[in-house]
Amino acid sequence: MKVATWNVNSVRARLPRVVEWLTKTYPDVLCLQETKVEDVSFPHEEFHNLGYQTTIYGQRTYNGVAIISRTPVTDVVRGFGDEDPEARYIVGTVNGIRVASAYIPNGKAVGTDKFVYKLDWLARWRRWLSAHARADEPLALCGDYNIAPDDRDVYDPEGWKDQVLCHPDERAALALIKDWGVQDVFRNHHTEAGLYSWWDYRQLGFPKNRGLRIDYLLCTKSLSDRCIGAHVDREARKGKEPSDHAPVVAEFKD
DNA sequence: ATGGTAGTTTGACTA
Repeated sequence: MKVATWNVNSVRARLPRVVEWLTKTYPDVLCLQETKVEDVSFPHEEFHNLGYQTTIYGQRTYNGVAIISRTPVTDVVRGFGDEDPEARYIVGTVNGIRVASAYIPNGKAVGTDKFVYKLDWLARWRRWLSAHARADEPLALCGDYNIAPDDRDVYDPEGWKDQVLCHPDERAALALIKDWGVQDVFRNHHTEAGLYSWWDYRQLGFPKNRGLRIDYLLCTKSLSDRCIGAHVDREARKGKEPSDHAPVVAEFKD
């Protein structure tokens, strides 16, 4: 079973590239972030034509998440059941695995209200996991975390030190999520520095490989033990009109 | 020094 996560930065703007990538890669599940479209305008048909089902939680202009899957998704939950209006979290069961597509807030800059919202969002997620998920079942938390877990995941650790995406408070909040019972399956297969999933559009970020690894899959032990490989598909970041993120793919034994 | 590129939307905000 192949599970992928990709922040596409608008599913409508990226549709030709997403269709091409699905045709080439043929994952069982693709979690999308930043779809940036209301549910009534989601391009369902283009996915259905490829044999995929669409399970979505969208909003206009900002945010929006989706689970694209070859088989039906059941027991779908959208958001944390609180008053937060931002569409950043959807979870459902696919092929016996609980799969979440999460778009963690960016946080803008340390010390801003958006950074406070980011830390609060992570705390609410941690509480949601305690109340509504089980660490002893197969679960994959897929998404754009907007957190580089450690300095191996950063092209210029000194320059990024204590900045948003790398701040110790964010990394501590991520560690609390992991402590609940999930692990970064990419790191189980690759320990070296310099492997990134996002590159800024500006100032030749991708050609210069000035990137961060902020997209990943955190999996419970029973699922991590089935993971036989994980990689970032850098090819999908190349060429004309790419997303600023590359897809991350993990493969699991049945 | 708060730049730069992209998407949505058509001015300003988010990333």
